[in-house]
Amino acid sequence: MEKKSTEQQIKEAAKKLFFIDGVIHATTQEIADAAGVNRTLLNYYFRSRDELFQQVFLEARQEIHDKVNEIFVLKKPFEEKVEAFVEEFSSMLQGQPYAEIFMISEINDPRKDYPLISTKRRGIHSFLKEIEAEMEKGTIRKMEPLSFLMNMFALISHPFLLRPLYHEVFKIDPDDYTRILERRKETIIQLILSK
Amino acid sequence: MEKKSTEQQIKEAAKKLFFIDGVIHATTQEIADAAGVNRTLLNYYFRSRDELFQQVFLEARQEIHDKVNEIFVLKKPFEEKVEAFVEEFSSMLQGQPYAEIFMISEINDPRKDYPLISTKRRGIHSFLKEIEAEMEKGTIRKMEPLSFLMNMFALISHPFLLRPLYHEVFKIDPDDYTRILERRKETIIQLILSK
DNA sequence: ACCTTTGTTGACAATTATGTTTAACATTTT
DNA sequence: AAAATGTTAAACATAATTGTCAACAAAGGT
Repeated sequence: MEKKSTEQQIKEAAKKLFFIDGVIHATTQEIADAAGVNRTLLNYYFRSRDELFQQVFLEARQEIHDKVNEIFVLKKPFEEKVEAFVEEFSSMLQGQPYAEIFMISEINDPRKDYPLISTKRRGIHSFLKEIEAEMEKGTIRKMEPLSFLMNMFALISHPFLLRPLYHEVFKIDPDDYTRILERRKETIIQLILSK
Repeated sequence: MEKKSTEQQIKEAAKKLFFIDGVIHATTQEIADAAGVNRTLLNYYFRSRDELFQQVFLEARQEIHDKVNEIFVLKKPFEEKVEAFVEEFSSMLQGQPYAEIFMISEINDPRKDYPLISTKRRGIHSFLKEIEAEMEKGTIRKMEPLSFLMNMFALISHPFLLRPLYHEVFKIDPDDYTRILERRKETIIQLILSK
């Protein structure tokens, strides 16, 4: 096994804290401890806490972007793409339940200012075209194509955002919640693809 | 017009900062300034910053809870309740675009621990029964009733959570976004009520 | 072996935010 | 009028956090 560079070690520790453990506002000390390194190294490799956050954020956004792109670009029928998306995005959030919350927290923080996305968005745009085509064909309900896209993201991510609230209000324990979300995937697919 | 108590003044300033201006992590000084009072008063009325946050959070949760309850308890046909909900929740988020983000941020903050909700949840639970009944009648798609509820919240709130991202990725300016969300309301209703 | 670059550490400085205290003053209540 | 309550400014203590620096260690090249 190759020894990871300290820089990677730090970034991965940060990601684990943010995305998995839910410590969205981790201090540099917490991150250093999680990475098992001296806190000074965070400043050595990333100049500031903000830059570390930014790098993690940008990489995460790129990752999800690539993943989505990859799915939408496949030579598969429309329905299968939708299914693949629901499956992939769900499992991503099961593995990193706080990823979405971290992103939401960052992009809405008025104290931060992230650079505009520059990567090619071919995948998403061609998928939007596909959506339009399917609507024309009448295989799915007509609506603003962007809304269709929003629906997919919304329906999947929502339960992860308000999980503690649902636990509390409906007295659902974590295992049951997981089971509900498992069944929910199929529900979402049917709803999304409904006419 | 009656002059509001200082305590109210502070709380309202805090709510405006959190829910409308999006300063989710406002400092006590920022809140005091916004309220036009000395910072010491925050400690005078609420012992600590945490307590102020907690009060605001609990009141906001209660408010949305009451609002939802009120709608679900109406003697109206099922469809109209759904429509009323979409309308009300949407306009709430249009007026307070960061309310949901604040709630998500708070309930998922491992450093905070909010007391369990104690209020009666008759409205929601009776609505869940109604959902089941409608599914039995076949007027709406069959699924876990909780999922039906989640869908309503998810579809409405999502565009407010990722607004900056949509602005950026699809180059939509704020006015267009508002128009899209306006049309989206009807789309959501149709989707929710679809068989 | 020697020198240079790179990596790592502990101590320190600077900043920022919160909460407390006190004294003075204003307003309201009794 | 007296007492209780509300409000402010100032100073302070404290705690938490971030960033910097100089010294030291390790690694790599010549």
